[in-house]
Formats: sequence, C-alpha cells, structure tokens
Amino acid sequence: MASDSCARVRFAPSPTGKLHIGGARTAIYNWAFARSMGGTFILRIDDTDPTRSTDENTRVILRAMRWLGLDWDEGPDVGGVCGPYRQTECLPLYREAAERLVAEGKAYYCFCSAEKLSQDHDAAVARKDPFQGYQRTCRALDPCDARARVDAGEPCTIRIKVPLDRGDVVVHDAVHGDVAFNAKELDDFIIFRSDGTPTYNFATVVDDARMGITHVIRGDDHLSNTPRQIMVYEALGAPAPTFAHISMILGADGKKLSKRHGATSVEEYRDQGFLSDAFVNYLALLGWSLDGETTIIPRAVLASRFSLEHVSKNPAIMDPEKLSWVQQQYVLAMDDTTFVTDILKPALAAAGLDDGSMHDDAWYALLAAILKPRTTMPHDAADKACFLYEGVEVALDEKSVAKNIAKEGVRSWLEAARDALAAVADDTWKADAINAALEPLPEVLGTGKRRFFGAVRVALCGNQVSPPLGESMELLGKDIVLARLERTLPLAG
RNA sequence: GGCCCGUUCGUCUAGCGGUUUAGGACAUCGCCCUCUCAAGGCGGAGAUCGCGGGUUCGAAUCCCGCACGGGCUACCA
Repeated sequence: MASDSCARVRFAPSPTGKLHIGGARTAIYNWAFARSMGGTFILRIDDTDPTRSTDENTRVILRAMRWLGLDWDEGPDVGGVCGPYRQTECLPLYREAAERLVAEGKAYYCFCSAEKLSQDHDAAVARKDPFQGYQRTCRALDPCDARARVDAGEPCTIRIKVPLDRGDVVVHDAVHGDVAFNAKELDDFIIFRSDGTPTYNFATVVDDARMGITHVIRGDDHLSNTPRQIMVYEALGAPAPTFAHISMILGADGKKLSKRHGATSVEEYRDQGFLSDAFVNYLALLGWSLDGETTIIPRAVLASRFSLEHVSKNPAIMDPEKLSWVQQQYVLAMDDTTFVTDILKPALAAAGLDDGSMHDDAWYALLAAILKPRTTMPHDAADKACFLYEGVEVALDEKSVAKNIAKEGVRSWLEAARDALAAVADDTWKADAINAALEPLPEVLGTGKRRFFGAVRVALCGNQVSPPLGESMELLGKDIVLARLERTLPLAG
C-alpha cells in the first residue's frame, strides 16, 4: 500500500446526464494513471449547476463506474480525508474562499446588470475590439463602497481580478506540451454567481487545490479555460497541477457523438451485453496506445503500463466494428464454464428459452463449446441455440427447405440418415458416434457431403446455417432427431 | 472578431531527423481448413504522412505561412 508516489487524480463528472463514452474514457485514463503511478483515484461529483444536476444521474454514473470496474479510493460513497466529494455539500467552502479573495484584493464585487454586459459586448464588437470580454467596469470601485452596496442587498457577482501585468500564462500539459496564453486575453470572469453559487471554473479549482490533485486529466474542451483556472490557483496561493487534455470521441461522420450515432451512454453498452473488460479495453486504446502493436490489453496491464505520453492529441472516431472485435476476443478467451454462467444462461433466459435448469451441466458445457466461437454478443448465443428448444416442430426456413430438401432424391438421403442414426445405441449417443454413423453415407448414396449434410441440417435445425451437426444432434437427443427427420420426409423429393 | 488545439491507410494507431520500399490492428478482398456458419492459418490491396514554402547531405519527423476541422471567449460544465 505504501507508495513513493503522491499522485492524486480525480474524475469529476457533472450529473447532468448519463455517463457518456467520452466521460468513460476520461475516467479510464484517470484510473489507469492513478494505478500506474501507485497514486490515488478520486471520484467527485461536480454538481454546482442545480438546474441540470440530479441525484438520479449521480446514481447512474456511480453504477456505470462500478460496472466499468474503475474502483475509486475516495469519493461520495466511500468517503476519504478530503471530503465532501459532492460540490453541493461544499458551498460554504467556496463562499469562504471567494470572500477571502475579495478581502485580499484578488477578486471584487461586480454590480453590472445583464443588459449592461451585453451592451458592452455589442459595443466591443462594433468597434472591432479584439477583446470582447468583460470591460472590468467594477474593478475600479472602491472596496468600501462595494461592501456597502453588498450589505444593502444589491445583487452582485464576484469576479476574479486577473493581474494586468501577468504576461503569459502557460499550461503545462502532459499531452500537448506547454501551451501559452496571454493574460491580457483573459477577462475578469465570474467566480461567484448572484444566486450565491460558485461557477465551475472556481469550484473545480477550489476543490482540486483542497484535495491536493496533482494531475488533472480531462477533455480538451477545457484547455482554453485552463489559464483562467490557473489564475484562480494563483489567487488562492495554491500550486497548479499538471494538466492532460484528451481529445473528444466522434461519431462515424467525424461529428461530435450524439444519439443519432447510436449508443452513447455506458449503460446502453452494458445492456447490449458488452463485457466490461472488453469495453474498457476498446476505450483505453481509442486515443492511447501502449506500443502501436497491442490491441488486447488486460486490465492489469492497463493499470500498470498506462502513460500520458502515448495519449494522442487528435480526436478519435468511435468504431463499433472494432469494439465488437475486441468483445469477441474476450468471449473467445473465456473458459467454457464462465461462458455458460456469464453469457449463455443469461442469454437463454433473456430469450425466454431456458431458465437455466432444463439440462445438466454437461449439456450446457457442450453447447458452450460449440457456441463460444460463434458468439460476440449474448443474443448471438440465444439465436443460435434457439433450434434446440423447439421440440419436433422446429420452424423450417422456407428458402432453406426449397434449396436443400425439396429436391429429387433427398427423401432417400434423409431415410438413410434416419436409419443410420436409429442404429446408434442410446448410450453412445455422442457427437463422435453420430458423426461416424453419418460419415460414410454421402459416398454410399452417391452424393456430395455438402448436399447431404445440407439436407440433414435443414431437417434438424430448420435452417442452412447451424452449429456443427454432430454436437447439435447430441444436444437434441436421439428421439427429437429421429422425429424431426421423420416429419421432414413428406417435404423431400 | 480574438485566442487556443488538432490534421499518418476507410477507422484506431506506430513513428520523436537517416534502421521506412511508412509498421501493427479493425474493416475489406483472396486462398487454405471445412457438412453450413463461425473460429483458426496464410496472403493481397489500401497512406505521395492536409496544402505550400523553407532549414538540412537527408523531414511524416524541425521552422514559417495557408486550408480545413474543433474548442474557448456564459451568472454551462
């Protein structure tokens, strides 16, 4: 537990919606960074926007984080030495910090109305002033006068006083390098609203400073706001952390990911049946690479080898096909027992086919063995196992029947198959024996294996595509197999 | 308008001045295996490294312009 690293990182979502895949990736990077550094991973809920934040969203986000397997060391539910971890529970702290800044002359009250602000802005645009921000009107107010107006109940905000002679503010960014901004372009932005709540740029910094955050890893939509936040760190007298701004995730058309691109929330992927490990694997490698070769990266490797140096700067387009491939790799790597409990049985139950107790363990194990390489999503398994649960009257696909059964001479093949299978002793009704019984038939009947087995397949499974026949028949049981062959005979030519 | 960021196969990426005829993966195509479908194996095609200038014996890699895309510029986060 003891580590020589004091890296402290945080993932601080706003509960204004579900956890998006972009947010999930940010969370993964923070988590992986903390773990690789032997540091601390903190979960904080940035809910300073009371109109858009909800407790329900917070619950959903926490649940998604747990599903992702991103365990946090400090957070709203587990506590920690730097609590509270929910910004709405820290309101007095922000107020105190803001007032201290005013007292120290590093921030000031502003009484400008919304109309005045927009007039100033319009005027700046009209005179083609490159600076269109706040004109610092109230900065010149006498502090005592301002105090009196506040006490008299006049509505006001609190603005940070950006030092005019600050020069370049440089953001030390682990993925972009040093990024310089001229402080002259920063306006005296609001840190406290007239309704008595702090703004994001202020609350985040107060919390990050208070929690001793050493690395801020977040979306690059925050990069331009970072110099403002650095002003707050400086006013607060706190050291600024190292930043790492990661790019956005885009849809197939290169536009910002939205509903029209399909699933965007973590929960939707979970509900579709994606494995958390596969999902994390895919997202981790979307915008970060271990070595340019690795495509499958176990969680433990991610947690030990992650590095900010290999995070890419440019936005990445989400590719559902590659996600599926990664998922398939994880399914393939599962042992059969896990496949049965985690994928097969839940899928059969969800499809209403089997509550999990209709057969013995060996039966499910055999089914797992033939279905696993044919399964990416759980529903694939259910779809492919469906024909095992339909009794004698399995649904026959018309086209398959027309193509494989309703042909001259097929009736004799099916009869031959039936007779050969009937001759297999009940206690040796296994895939091997079944295959051995059918194997010689095509030659004897003077036909091709493809056509012969094609006919048998349609008769037994109702379709031209099915899992391997020997195993399928073993699972079906001798009686059903013979009955299905029998009932197909009238359709054969 | 101003400021900032980004730009290597269709997609995710490797690449940090010469080892590059730009490597890997997904997707795609072909072959093999094969009772179908998968899985697996092998192979092909696919990127003049956004464009234009420089610097250098040598540039995807360094510098400068431009273009395009994105972000910030809110009493949103």
